[in-house]
Amino acid sequence: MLTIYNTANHRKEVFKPVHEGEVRFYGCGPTIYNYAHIGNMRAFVFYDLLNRYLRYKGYKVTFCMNLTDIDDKTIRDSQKAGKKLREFTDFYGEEFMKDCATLHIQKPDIVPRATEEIPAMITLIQNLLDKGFAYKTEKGDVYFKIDQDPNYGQMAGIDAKNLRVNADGRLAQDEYEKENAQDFALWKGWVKEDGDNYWETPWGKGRPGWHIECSAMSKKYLGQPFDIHTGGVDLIFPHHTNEIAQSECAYGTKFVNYWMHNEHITVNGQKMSKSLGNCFTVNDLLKKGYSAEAIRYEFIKAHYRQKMDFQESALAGNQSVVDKFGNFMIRLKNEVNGEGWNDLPEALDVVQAGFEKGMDDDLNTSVALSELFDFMTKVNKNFDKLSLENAKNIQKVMEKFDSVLAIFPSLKQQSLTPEQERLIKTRQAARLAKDWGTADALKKELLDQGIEVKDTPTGPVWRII
RNA sequence: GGUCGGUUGGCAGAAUGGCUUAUGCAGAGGACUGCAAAUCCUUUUAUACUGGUUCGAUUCCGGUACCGACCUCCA
Repeated sequence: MLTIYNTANHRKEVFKPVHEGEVRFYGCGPTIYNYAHIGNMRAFVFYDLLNRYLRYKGYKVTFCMNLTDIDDKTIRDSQKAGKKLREFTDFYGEEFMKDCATLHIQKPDIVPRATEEIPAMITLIQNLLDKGFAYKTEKGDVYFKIDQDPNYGQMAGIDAKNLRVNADGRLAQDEYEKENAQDFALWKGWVKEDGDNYWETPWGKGRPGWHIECSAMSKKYLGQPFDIHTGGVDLIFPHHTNEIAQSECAYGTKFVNYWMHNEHITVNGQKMSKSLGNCFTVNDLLKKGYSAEAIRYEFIKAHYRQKMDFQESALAGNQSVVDKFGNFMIRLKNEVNGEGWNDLPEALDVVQAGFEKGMDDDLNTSVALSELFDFMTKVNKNFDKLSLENAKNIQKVMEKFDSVLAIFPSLKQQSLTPEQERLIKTRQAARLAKDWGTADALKKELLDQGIEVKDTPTGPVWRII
């Protein structure tokens, strides 16, 4: 039974989907104006883990994640780059998808782009205007009137009356054409800095505000209410707070049943920032020689709601773990020749139950992983007993776990040329003759061809590395 | 100023009113081994401090210290 920590209620709840056997979930995607850094990627690995585990559980999942391709930053930086907005965001959108693929993040079922969903946003805004939850200004902006919404800020624990206006001093003075400083923009009227980035609407030309896109797209693709909405903790307020306000006021029904938020990471003990130069991208880390699996494992090994410090030094240790999984899987393929291990069925039951118990508890990957380690130790202890059928069953269950975790290194095609087979036989003959010089020379020769040979009591085994 | 979270060994990180405070990494020692690799075994004063409740608290309640998040850019 899957339980989920629901930010809306601040407690774990048993998950019950709107439609039996189906899950519809929405994750706030990136703004594609630059390369994604590892802090962004933690969120997307978290979404992916959820997506994969829901499928593991047998749900028919519809996962929708947006790409924000219109906002202040995309407009500003595309102009700086001397490019059309679309060309500019296409590039970073593709880079983002590449990073996701590298980290074994499965593509969401639906990946809408804000600029292609303007009609849905116009409908939603018009609805709010008609119902008196929004108002236009002379500049052509449309704002949401938060004092019309008695539930505003509930999830974030924010009382609208006590909002500290301009807490960080970040609001520009000229933004105060609103009736109330806390009202937020649904639509921004065209200004000349926007260039040709505008759309025509019944209330004038302009572009969408930040929050409206997620409300409009999730309604369009998932309906309302839908099951799960994910995002980083920073989005609880204002972004998700405003999404709730817009959607619930517009349609008079609940917006989302379960809100899940991942915590942020720091890097080597410090908050990520451009000035510190610690906004690593996936590519930066790959260039340093860390594997994609080691990077993904860094995100998987800790709970998604736990703040974590991303330490580069940890990646080497992660590689050991990933290799441990790899060794385990390849030995099952190459080294099994026993009579059969009678306790395997029980061990399989234990590990399966343990894995699911951990994952069912709000995606507690630490517990799930510890069950896998215990299981592997048990199997390794009895390795010489394993039959081919035993090995198949173990591989099957491990691959099932990895369909969720996606941290096992991919196995290379394991096959030898006749010449390589001959070399291994020659080497073994040399070993039996205690001709260590020849044996070691042949071992090196094979290794240069990417073949690692190990000697076991029952003879040599090899693998392509 | 308001709201919320955290503090577990060398590091990462679970869990729990008692029975082993998991698991992994790193280090040390050992087994196996021609060497290597893999694997197995053993191992290091870990629950911030403090008061309370309790037969018993790392866990529940209070206080203190420190760290952090959010309060209209943000994964």
